Amino acid sequence: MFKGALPGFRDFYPQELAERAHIMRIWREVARRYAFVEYDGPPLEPLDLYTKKSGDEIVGQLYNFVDKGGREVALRPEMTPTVARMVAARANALRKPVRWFSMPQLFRYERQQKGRLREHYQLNVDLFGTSDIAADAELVACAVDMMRAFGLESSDVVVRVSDRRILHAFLRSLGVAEEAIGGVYGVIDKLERTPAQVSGEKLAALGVPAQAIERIITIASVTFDEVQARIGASSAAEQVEEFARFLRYVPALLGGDARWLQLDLSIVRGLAYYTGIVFELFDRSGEFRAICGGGRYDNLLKSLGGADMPALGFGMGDVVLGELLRSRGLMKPESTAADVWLGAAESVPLEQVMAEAARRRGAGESVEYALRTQSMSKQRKAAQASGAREFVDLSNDGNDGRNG
RNA sequence: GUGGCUGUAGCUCAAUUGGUUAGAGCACCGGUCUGUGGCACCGGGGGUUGCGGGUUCAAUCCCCGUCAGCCACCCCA
Repeated sequence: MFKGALPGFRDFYPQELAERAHIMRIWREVARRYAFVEYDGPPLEPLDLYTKKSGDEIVGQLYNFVDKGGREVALRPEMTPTVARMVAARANALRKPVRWFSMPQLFRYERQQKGRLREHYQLNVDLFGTSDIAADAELVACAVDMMRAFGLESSDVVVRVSDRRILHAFLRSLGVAEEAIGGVYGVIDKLERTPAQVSGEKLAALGVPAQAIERIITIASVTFDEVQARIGASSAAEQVEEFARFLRYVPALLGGDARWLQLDLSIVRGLAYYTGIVFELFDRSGEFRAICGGGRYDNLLKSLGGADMPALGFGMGDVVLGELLRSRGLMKPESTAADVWLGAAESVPLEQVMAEAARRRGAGESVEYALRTQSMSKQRKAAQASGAREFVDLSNDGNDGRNG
């Protein structure tokens, strides 16, 4: 017996491919509703496209090698550098805002576990060239609408949203020193997975005032009212007002449904390049990893050496989403069965069956038949097992019928 | 990369303290049933028990290594 797929890679048998196709069909359908247009880039990129953004450490998580032309290359682990390059190359020619989406297969060399493989398909939806908070709302609403299109409801999924600038101002107001902000982000990012006492000790080590430590440990429960009270009149007043609009815009885009959003300042999303709104979608049961994550990254294009253009986007992978849909009985792949199964008595020449198959196939029908003469009961059984919608008996005309 | 748990047919599982030729259901293939049966019955293919060593008269079972899966770290672009 030969071995299976490489660790972290998947064989897509027809059943699995139908499920993947279902996910991608919904992604594409909803993205188009929001007037995003599809693009793609190469799966293989120059290695330095990624090291430039993330440093050399990222090489440990890449599938990289030297190609036969001596180039350092890597399978793409993410789409952002590629799309940043593509947008930058035509920055002046593209109509703004640029609304693009893609569904690339991405690769990362990591130890696999549930919800994390070494390859996956990830929807990327991005907006370039607009600073307005309405764009942020549009993006979040699009992600939520995808959940709805899959049959998920606000009782299943929640959007936990934060804002880098508000979190920064909030922490400063608590007396956190500017130099300690980065370290505090790191602690907040791990709050859910760390005992409170350990987090407290780490914060103390960063020089965070004692009375601020408790508030930071429970920062996930901070309400917007509290944010307004604490920093609404500070230098961050403008950001707070902007966030208030965001909190109105998203429900407006969802037809008045305000149940999806939840302010959660503990959402940090790594320590990466986000500059404003950051958000993640979770199943409310807490059973799975984040379904989707994204935010605003206004400085990234410039830092990659491209155009200086505000940008925001999110990514949604097929693995966690698929696990969630299956667990909720919402994975409804399209049928792979044929439209028609042609049967005929053993006295009927195969050519006659083939001629009918040709006629129907020419008309766009999906047609299967026995590929040899066979007893009628055998053919009926095969037709039934195939799931074909209709069984047509060519032995005597007028004997067509539903299959099964 | 680190640690823990687990590996028997395509799937779900058996196999006496270590003891004949490793079994069953489902699935698959062939056949019977000429009547609408996702029936029934008969038959068949499919396993180096993940792989490699070791202990033993004898290993699916015990020990070591390795690979793979799951989980927790790391990381999450």
